[in-house]
Amino acid sequence: MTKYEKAIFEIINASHEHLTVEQVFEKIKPKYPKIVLATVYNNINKLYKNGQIRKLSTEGFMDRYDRMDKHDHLVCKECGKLIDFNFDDLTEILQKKVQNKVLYYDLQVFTLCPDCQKKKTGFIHEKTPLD
Amino acid sequence: MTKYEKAIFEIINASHEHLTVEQVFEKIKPKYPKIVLATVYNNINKLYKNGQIRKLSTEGFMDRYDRMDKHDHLVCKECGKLIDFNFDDLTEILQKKVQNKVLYYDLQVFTLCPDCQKKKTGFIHEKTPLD
DNA sequence: TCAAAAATTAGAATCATTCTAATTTTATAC
DNA sequence: GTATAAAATTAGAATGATTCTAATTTTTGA
Repeated sequence: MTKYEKAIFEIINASHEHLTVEQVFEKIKPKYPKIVLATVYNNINKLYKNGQIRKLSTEGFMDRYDRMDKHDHLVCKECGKLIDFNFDDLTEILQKKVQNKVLYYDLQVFTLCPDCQKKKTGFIHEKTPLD
Repeated sequence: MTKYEKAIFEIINASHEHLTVEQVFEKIKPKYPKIVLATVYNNINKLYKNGQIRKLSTEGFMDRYDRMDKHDHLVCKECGKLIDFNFDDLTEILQKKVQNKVLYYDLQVFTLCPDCQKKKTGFIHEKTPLD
C-alpha cells in the first residue's frame, strides 16, 4: 500500500460519512497538497476492486464510497443524505429466498431526512406523522 | 402523454428487461425512425420524475429503467444482468426497523448469473455449489 | 384560425471519469 | 550502495453519457 492508497483508505474508514471522489480529494489535499485527482480515482478504484471499500450507487446521485463493515442505508430521496442502519441477518434471509449464492447485497431505503422533512412541512416532527 | 412518451413507457413496461436509455432508443427507432436521443432522455426523465418508471443504479453499470410493480433484483456481479425476484413483505419489515417513513426501497442482491458462473468454473451447476 | 404552450430537434456544452505518455518513486537484484 | 525494472503518480488530453440552448415543429384551446 502506497502512502496515497493508505491515506485514502483511512479517510474513507475514519468517518461514517459517505464520500464522493471529489470529497476524498478535498480531504486528502491538506495533508498531501501535491496529489492530483487522477491519483484519487486510481486508488479508489484499486481499493474498490480489491474489496477494501464499498461503492454506493444511488439513483440520481454521484457514486460514494464507504467502509466495508456490514450495514445498510437510509437515503434521503431529496438530498441524497445517507444514514447507516443495521438489518442484521438479512444476508441469511436473502440466501434462503434465492437459488444463486448471495455474494453481497445493497439495500437502500428511501425516506426524507429531518432537514428535507422540515423544508417540506415547515415543522420538525419527532416521528414522521402518519399521512 | 405524447406518442413518444407513451411508446417509451410501453417499451419499458412490455418486457421484464431492464433497459438503458440507449437500448430504449434502439427499441423505439423501428417504429419512429425520426426520433432523437435527446427526446428519449427527456421522456425517460419525465416518466421517472412522475413516478411512472423506476431507475436502477447499480455499482459499475449504467442506469437502467424498469416497471414500477413491486419486485426486487438479483444482479450478476460480473456482467450486470438483472433478474427479478420477490421479497414480498420487505416494505413492512423495513418500516418496523426504521424511524423515518419508508417511501420505497431498492434491494440489489449480487450473485453470479449462470453464464458468468460457467465462464468461471467451466461447468453449469443446477445449484450453485458450496464453496 | 390564431396565439400560446409544450414537445421535439440538432448540435453544442458540460462534466465526471478514463486514458496516454512522460516522469517520479519504490522495490529488487547485483 | 548502485543499477534496473516495476509500479505509482502526474498532467493533460480524450471520452462518453447526459444536459442544455435555441430554433423549429406540434399540440392545445380560446
